[in-house]
Amino acid sequence: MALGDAILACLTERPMTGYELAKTFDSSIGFFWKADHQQIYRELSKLRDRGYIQGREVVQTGKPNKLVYTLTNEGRTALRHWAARPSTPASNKDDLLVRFHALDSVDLEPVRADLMARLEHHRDRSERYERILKKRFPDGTASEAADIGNLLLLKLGSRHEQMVAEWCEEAIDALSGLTGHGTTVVPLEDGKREKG
Amino acid sequence: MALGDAILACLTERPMTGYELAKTFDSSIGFFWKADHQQIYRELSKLRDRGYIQGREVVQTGKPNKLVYTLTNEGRTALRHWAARPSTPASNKDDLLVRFHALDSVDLEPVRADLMARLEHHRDRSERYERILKKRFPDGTASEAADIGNLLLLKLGSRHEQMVAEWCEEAIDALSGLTGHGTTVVPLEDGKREKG
DNA sequence: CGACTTTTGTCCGTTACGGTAAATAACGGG
DNA sequence: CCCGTTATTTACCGTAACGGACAAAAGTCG
Repeated sequence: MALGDAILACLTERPMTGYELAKTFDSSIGFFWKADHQQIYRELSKLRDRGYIQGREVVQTGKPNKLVYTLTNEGRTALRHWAARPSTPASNKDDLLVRFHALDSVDLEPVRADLMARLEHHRDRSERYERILKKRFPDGTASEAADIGNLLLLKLGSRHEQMVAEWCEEAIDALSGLTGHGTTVVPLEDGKREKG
Repeated sequence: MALGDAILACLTERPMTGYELAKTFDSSIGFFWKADHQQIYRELSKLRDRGYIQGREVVQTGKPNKLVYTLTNEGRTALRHWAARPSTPASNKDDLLVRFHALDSVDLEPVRADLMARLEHHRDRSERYERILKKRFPDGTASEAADIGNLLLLKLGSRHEQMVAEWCEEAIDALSGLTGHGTTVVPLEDGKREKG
């Protein structure tokens, strides 16, 4: 259970509903952990079954009632125990990079298109990180533990995106150099026989 | 299927056995894609069933016979088709980073220990990348597609490890600043009740 | 009335991960 | 001679994760 722990970690900040968590996993913590709403609700059920979180129903008018989840002491303890175990380095697993490993066996256009999309994506993220950094830590320092954690996270994110964005530019350059001019025509010798 | 495609990508270089692939996934391509031998053998069966690869048994004396897998034309085509589809940006999913999101709710010692281990790990990798780079591309350039792909891969890997290693140092610094001196003692109020 | 949003779920199928184990056979150390 | 390691492939099993489709309930907006 790792997604579960990520959820627990989120709930240390404040009690949240599944819906809110799903939103959170789409932004802040979502920058380094993706999870859709089904996953989150499923995981919430499990966490509740284990007594790590507690749901409090909030009656709403105009909207369905919502379930605000709060960490229990057991949950806090579980999180601490989990956090005390050595972490696994986590592999990257990037489709795009696999393509580069077989660059001479794939068509270059899509790779290039992908790179352009990535470049934009990483630039975008980089800017978002920078914006948040400037807003939350104008002087680039923090003193409380929670803040320090987030500052470091933001710095890492920012640098990562920056670095990858630069790499994308370089890669695009290198690929264009491969063909000299805009469009490549890779001879599809066995392309005729299409695919079984 | 993504692991399958990673395997196909590996096999574009040369025919390999499952055992060799497992080794490969423990080094070169393994730098950005982890897979153990069970996964690989399972995936190889699937790929064979689909006709993407072809196994040739090599009788050995002294060792069990081995199955050398070769890409079929169908496999090549499948790889190319897969590579032509836009890639998914791939989320990082790092345990350690989750901890930083809840830094005030976890014990710092293990986090610090983790960081030290990571620092070593990333430095190690960084050096490995650099060594390979110097060896394979002494002048930092490449002309053939396959080489360019690997050059770019190595550059990305190297920079990534470098960057993360530096971040680890910074994080260790920041954490030590948190407590002023070597060892922190976080009061474990509910640690007594152990865990249900 | 119908479409859309908010909120909370369920069901189902696939992919992936990873531990344990086993068969087979040589080679090398104590 | 037993044991551990290397090389090689494979099976079984459980859990984690992913993600599409669907539903239900209550408001709002057009």
